Amino acid sequence: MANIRDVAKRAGVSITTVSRVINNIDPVNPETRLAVEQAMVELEYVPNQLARGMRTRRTNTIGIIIPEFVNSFYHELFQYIEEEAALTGYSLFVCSTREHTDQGIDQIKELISRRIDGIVLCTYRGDVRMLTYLEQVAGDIPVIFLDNLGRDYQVNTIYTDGFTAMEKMVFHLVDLGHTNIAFIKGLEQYPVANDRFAGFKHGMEKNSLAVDQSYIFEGDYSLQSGYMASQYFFEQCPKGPPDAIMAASDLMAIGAINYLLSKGIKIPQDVAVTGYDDISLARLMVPSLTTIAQPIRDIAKQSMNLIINSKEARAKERKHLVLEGVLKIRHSTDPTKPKVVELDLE
Amino acid sequence: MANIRDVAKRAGVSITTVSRVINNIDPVNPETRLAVEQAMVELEYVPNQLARGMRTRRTNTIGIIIPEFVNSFYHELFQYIEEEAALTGYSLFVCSTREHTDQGIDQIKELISRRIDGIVLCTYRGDVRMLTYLEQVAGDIPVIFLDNLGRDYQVNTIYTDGFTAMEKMVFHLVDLGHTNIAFIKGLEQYPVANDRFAGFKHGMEKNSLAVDQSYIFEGDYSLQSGYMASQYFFEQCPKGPPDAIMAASDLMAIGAINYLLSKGIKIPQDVAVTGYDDISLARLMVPSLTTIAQPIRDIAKQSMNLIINSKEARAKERKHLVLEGVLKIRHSTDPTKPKVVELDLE
DNA sequence: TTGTACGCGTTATCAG
DNA sequence: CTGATAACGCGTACAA
Repeated sequence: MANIRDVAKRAGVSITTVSRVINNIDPVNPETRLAVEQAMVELEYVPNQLARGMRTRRTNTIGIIIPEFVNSFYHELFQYIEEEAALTGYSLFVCSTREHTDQGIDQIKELISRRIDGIVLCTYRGDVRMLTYLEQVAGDIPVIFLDNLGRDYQVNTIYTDGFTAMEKMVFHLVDLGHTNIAFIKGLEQYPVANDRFAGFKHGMEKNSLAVDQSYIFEGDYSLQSGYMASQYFFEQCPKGPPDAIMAASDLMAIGAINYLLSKGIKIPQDVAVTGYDDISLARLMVPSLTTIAQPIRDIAKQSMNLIINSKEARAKERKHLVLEGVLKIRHSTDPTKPKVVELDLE
Repeated sequence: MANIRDVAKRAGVSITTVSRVINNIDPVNPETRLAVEQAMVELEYVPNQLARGMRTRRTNTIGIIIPEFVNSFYHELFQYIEEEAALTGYSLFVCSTREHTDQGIDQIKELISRRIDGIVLCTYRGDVRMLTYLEQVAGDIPVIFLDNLGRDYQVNTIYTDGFTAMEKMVFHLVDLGHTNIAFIKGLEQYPVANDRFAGFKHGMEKNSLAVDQSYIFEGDYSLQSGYMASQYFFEQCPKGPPDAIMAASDLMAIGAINYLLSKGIKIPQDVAVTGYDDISLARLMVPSLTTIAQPIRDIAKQSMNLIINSKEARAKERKHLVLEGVLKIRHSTDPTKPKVVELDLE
């Protein structure tokens, strides 16, 4: 594979000149430039980013840590980040998080060893040791958490305000006349789950509605747990079936809907169902799912901004961005909305 | 950030010794080793992979090109590859494919500039210019296509035999007594789509069943097109409704099911439905979906093998692996199977 | 068992 | 406008 020296030789110039052409930073004689460019084409020259990274201490690479979840929200988030990164000239280096906590730390070391320019953590399931390690790393490299992970880590954070969003959702359901609202929450150990649950409770209070324990089901963000939740609500719940079910994630809402459809229970006539995340399936399924859209485009954009700025401004202070979720009203709560969302809609 | 020299100084040895400890290649005095290791911990030393890659011409990195599809099959494939790569000490460098064909080529150049050790292309939608470029690149770096992309490119290929799988599926349906079998195929421009369709036709022939044009619908692998297909079969098809629908992808099958459920049509009593891919949703939805499982674990494993072997053996010959799909019989064709697949099943 | 010295491919600095 | 040269951090002959 040709290197800069080969190009220089072929173009009859010094490597410095070639470098200048590549980075077009200093003025170069047009003719010289042309000769260099031609040489590069002829030799199929591709600059070596390793060498470049050594010199410049920048690799134009973001390390991203994603969970191996079935929940496609994380895949979609990942895609947006990749896209946004590409727009600003960055590429992604990926680590999936694995079972063992030691591995989490190894993953981060792996990223550091590649001298990535920033780390983005996409998960609500942070192991404390790993998070603490990331906090320490944040002294050298910009680190961003894309979820509420509990206590105030000294890193940048960006996430959607689940509390307010869920409150909004309660109001939406109450507007439609629902009063017996059940909630499928996530595991209590996860702050994101609690935010959403707290928002639900607060929304209920504001509407003078009681929160009945028998209308609360703890799921684990999986489709199955959503199924089991609505099965519980409809078959075992002492209060009898609710007239609306709010789930803390789309996946659980879809699981709940699967149960309802299998029993011939009508949505939203018999029971309204809502989700959270607005994964693409929410828009594509039948009935279309009312949910809270996380502003993933924004999350992705702001992540990149944060990384670029922390690099350039050497800004030591951490930013904490809380973005607003958007209520998407669809057929699963509002029968006047199309049962199937059209292709080019939105 | 500490470098190898700092570690050497602190441990009172030469950098060579430190290097030896890191790579534990040559014998090192146990005491010396201990001192070095301690120094590494104290300085929080993390080896610089850029420098290492320059010297060794290996980066332990695989470049992966994935499409920005909604189809979660590709996400799952991606996860398995990541996992398999991690097991063999590799990490993933990601590029999403974008609209413009020039960008496809730029993506590959980007990967080359990072001096990745291999390229894995995960898409059925290869633009010819990009594929041709990859073919050329394959002279220097192992390249693997994970789909049937048409003509015989001089690269490694691994994919599932859609022809035989679909044939198998026809036999399964015929065994259950179905004779009016409709097929939702993919766009004709894609070889993968044609393999599956051809397998369907061949299976029908073998069973002396006519392939009626009005029972063929061309979709685009999207959920929506599956929905439209079954709508067509049940509302407009001149032959009247089929008693089984085979889709060339799970996503289309799920779309078809969405329509059927919304109309109260019973699956599989009124109509059986089958998919292809075995995305996780196929197992999690209600009714559970009969489908062809692509052996993604194998695909991922073999991909890594191929890359490692081409590297080491300098093997110039290309391998073409065709793996077998596995028929997963579930409730959408066989009512004796559980409607909901249990958590720990499989 | 350990150390010295060179080179991997690039950019930054300085001198022309 | 151009060129020579010193880093960047590491691995590895070769020498000791």
